[in-house]
Amino acid sequence: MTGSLIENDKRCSECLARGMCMARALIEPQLSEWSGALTRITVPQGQAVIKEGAPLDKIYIVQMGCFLSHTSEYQKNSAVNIKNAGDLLGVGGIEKRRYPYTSVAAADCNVVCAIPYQKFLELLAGRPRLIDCFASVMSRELNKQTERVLMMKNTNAMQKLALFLVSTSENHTARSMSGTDIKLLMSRADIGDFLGITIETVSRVFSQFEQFNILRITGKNLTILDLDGLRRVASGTFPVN
Amino acid sequence: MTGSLIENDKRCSECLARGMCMARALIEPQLSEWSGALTRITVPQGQAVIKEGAPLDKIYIVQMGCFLSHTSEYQKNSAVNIKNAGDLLGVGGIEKRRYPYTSVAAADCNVVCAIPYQKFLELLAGRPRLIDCFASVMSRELNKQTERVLMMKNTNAMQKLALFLVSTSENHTARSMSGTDIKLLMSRADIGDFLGITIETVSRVFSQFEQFNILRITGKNLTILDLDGLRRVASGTFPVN
DNA sequence: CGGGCAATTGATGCCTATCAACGGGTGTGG
DNA sequence: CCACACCCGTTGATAGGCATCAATTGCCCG
Repeated sequence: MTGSLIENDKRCSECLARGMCMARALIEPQLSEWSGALTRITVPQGQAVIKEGAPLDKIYIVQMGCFLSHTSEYQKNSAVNIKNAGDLLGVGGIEKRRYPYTSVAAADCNVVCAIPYQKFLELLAGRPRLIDCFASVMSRELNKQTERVLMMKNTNAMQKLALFLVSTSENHTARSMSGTDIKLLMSRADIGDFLGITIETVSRVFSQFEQFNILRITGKNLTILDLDGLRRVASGTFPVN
Repeated sequence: MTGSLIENDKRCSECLARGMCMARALIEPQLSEWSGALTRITVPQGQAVIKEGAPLDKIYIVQMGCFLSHTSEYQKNSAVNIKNAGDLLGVGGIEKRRYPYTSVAAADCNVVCAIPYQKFLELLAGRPRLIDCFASVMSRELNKQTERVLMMKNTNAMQKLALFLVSTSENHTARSMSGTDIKLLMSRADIGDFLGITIETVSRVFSQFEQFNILRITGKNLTILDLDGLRRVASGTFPVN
């Protein structure tokens, strides 16, 4: 982590992401102890928090914003994940003690809580509820990836994009933002990469959504006109049923 | 877990899967304590260990054999995972306290070590090295799924099958079995399901591999004649380069 | 021996990648 | 202030890979 990142010192007890963070397991005085072990870091848009191949050093918890993970495997620059508040960054590196991908800040304002992995283990020890919460967050990550595997196998391009938009909308809603007026943080290339389709296809499907009056699009700003229709597309039951 | 499953009482200290199991972190006397908390269960081929939708009760560690996980999501019966010795079964259920998929024993002889999740947490709590190992195994699962997402996006049918066969071969080798004479535990349908292609395509590609003298196939028994060629196919550099 | 499922092989069509051209916005330099 | 370049996004034409449908063969088990 370079010096250009900005530290701040908000405490866990007043954190907006508490409900989604693994530290929700803790109450005082343990919460303060935990809070004191963290370094809160504001990451400018476009900057990497962890880098593919670097030795595992710290684990990061996303407090605010959005991070996109990429790997150089398979020759291409492949998007592997999207991380939002409460998600863990860097845990993929525990297996081989090296981060397997690069994670870059994508939103206007991005904050992570950093903790050295060794310290992390120490704090977990003796706190079964925290271990449970950690396991739960890891389980969530695992299920998220499994979900993506299933999506890749079983959906066509239109369903993929519908699923992506529904998921984005729900993410926004869960964080008290508008679920219908959305500013995309990702380029068409990022989206296509994430979903395993080309930018041309992304563009074409977006156009079709506009024709169906499901979406209104102006560059990266989009308005969902028919969330329910989008859900039907996602489930493969559009337009009938 | 039904009564038709057979229990045995081998101890961890003499387990063949030690090197791949999270309990490798432990030494005596903690190992015995851990070992005592486990129930070892022999699962007959075809029988389920965990069932989709059932409440999270126990976590299982695969000691021997092979397990295939399926989910009913996306209308189809979708293969989501293959578990071998050292892998954890049921951890996907920690997030929502319900197993998200069904895991069925696939090999001739399958053994799992069962531990109630609450007991599991208690045992972890006092042992930072065990927590580390647990995190490491979870990280491995996560990376395995991420790897699959990348594969789904970036490879064609032939590469998928080559990757599958190379991976199967390496799994066998790592467990002191022949890496070239392999008896498949999965049907063409299972394989196709796992890789996201149809059984017809699986069959066709297998035939091509035979024509290339890369494979010899007799039903579920196959012999890898050219593992290196298979690797080249997997990496997309066949036949040239 | 026959029923039924698994696997193979063939014919066809669709989805989406690929290649290509174009429009619009932004930034830079003259 | 305008011209130009460049990148991003859109739209069109084409081709190829794989799914789908269909028919046949092989195999296991009663």
